[in-house]
Amino acid sequence: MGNNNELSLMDKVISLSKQRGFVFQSSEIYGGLKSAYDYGPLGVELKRNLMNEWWRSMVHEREDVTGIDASIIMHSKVWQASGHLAGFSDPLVDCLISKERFRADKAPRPQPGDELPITCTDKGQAKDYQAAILKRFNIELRRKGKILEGLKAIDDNSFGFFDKDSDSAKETFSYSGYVSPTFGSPFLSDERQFNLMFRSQIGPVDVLGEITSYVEKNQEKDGKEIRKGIEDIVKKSAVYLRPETAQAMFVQFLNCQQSMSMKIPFGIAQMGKSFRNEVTVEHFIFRSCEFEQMEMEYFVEPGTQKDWLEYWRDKRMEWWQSFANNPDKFRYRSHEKDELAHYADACYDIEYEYPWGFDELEGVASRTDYDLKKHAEHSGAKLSFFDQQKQDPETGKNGWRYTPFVIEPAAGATRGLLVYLLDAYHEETVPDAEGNESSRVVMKLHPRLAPMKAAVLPLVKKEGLPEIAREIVSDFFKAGINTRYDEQHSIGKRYRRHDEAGTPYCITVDGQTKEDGTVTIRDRDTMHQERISKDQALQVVRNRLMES
RNA sequence: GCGAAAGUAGCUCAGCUGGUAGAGCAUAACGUUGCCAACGUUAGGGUCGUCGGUUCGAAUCCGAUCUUUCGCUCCA
Repeated sequence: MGNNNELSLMDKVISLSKQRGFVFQSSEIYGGLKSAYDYGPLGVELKRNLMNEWWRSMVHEREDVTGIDASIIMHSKVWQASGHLAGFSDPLVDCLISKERFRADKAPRPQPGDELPITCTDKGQAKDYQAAILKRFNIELRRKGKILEGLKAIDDNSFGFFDKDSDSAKETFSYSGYVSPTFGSPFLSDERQFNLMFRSQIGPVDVLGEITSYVEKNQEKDGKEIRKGIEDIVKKSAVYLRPETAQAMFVQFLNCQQSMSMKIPFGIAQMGKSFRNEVTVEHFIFRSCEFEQMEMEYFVEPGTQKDWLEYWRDKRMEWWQSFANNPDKFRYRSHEKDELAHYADACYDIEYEYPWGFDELEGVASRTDYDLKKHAEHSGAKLSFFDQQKQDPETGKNGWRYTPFVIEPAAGATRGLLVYLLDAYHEETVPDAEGNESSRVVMKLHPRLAPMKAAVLPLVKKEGLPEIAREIVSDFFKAGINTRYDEQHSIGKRYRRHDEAGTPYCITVDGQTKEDGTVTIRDRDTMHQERISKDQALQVVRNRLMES
């Protein structure tokens, strides 16, 4: 049962994470907090190294990408424009076919006997929806241009699928008496109160006081009215923690573009925490309410988005694989038409084969011009780009003003950390002091990701060896290389401990060091030792880190 | 959100049908050894997830609650 082994890999990684100090549960001494994790002494280093590598490859090594670090709390209008904040008191409904989300109380209500045509934006979309409905509900609607026909409302609670000119329904479905406003689709999810974002309040005034006096004064009103009144009070000071880092790049599009004189195509990158009240949290740090993202919005000329999507998909895939022991465990998967978000025209997920199967690690989405247009509309700002070199395709005149399309590689930093912990975990059989078989656990983290780059170990803690070792450590400290001095326990034990921590190089000071100034450097993965001059130790480690 | 299982030392776990907790590893000190999980001696560490109930007496039985894992559901 491969599955059993896979599950225990997860257990082993979780256990090692705690024992060695990669990941702890949040607030553990108080019983733990649901889905919140703390990154321990090694975890914080690993996470930072991973994120710094991302930043290096996305921002520092590119002329066409610039970075920002926006505040986690943003104006609530940002979330209105983006569609995240559709209204936290209004029941929302999703169209199962078009993914459109709307307010149930604003939806059109057909009369019994009315035809229920599904009106698409074009013929291609009609074909896609026709196929999606067939797949999901097993009925084939008749397509007439961009309209899908065959559905009729029976009463307020049900509708049916009718053959042409037939009065008896072939299939009946229950529904809530309304259809989606844009497409007219009756295939809808249940009504839900949506509050995926973490709401908080800005300003020191206690809103509860205002609410209390409002309720006292309005006791005769019914529940719905009171809720509305409370909402109005809350809304005045409500702010939301960002559910994704992306929106800041759209909101600061102009500032970034102008201050850095960026020309299309260019990107804005950001790393940081995001917060979502997830319905389900699962798989250790894979899905949690507080998580860390590494996102970049790459703005391109309309029409070129497909090429750029593929470019970034490949670029990002290459990056993930470059740090992995098992590059084969990564793959990408194109989103089906019916799983695309409403704003996207294409999307690839970069997936990793976790112990529970392939699952998302990064999404590379073609977000069209949806976000910039929405923010332009809501804010009144002119979120467009003027290219003097290009001709306007409509007028043929020189100079073209357009709203850029966006390609978004959005990676989960905390997911990446999990991926590399899983990828690094190895159990090996190696000979012990007597030449017998013994096992070792080694975290084969990429040297540039490893929390500690080197450990300096005196063979014994006397005869002047600790002093020499400490001199070497201090050279490493000055060079900014995270290094640890370690004299506890036998040398073999120290090697094994650093294997588990993923430290790539162990430098050992022994008796010979005093005679000829040489030390040994041990490679974590091969366990091979080489004798080098102690004065060169720093340079050797540096070179190996650069080459890795 | 629903269903199932679990929670005992830092970790992995034992503790049968109720009689106030143990092992291995880990940690600390000393001695000996000195290149791949050494040995000896000693020490520290647990109000058995939390709260409540039954009982002379609860890790053990009952209830609630929190957390974790798995499966379904959900996931802009």
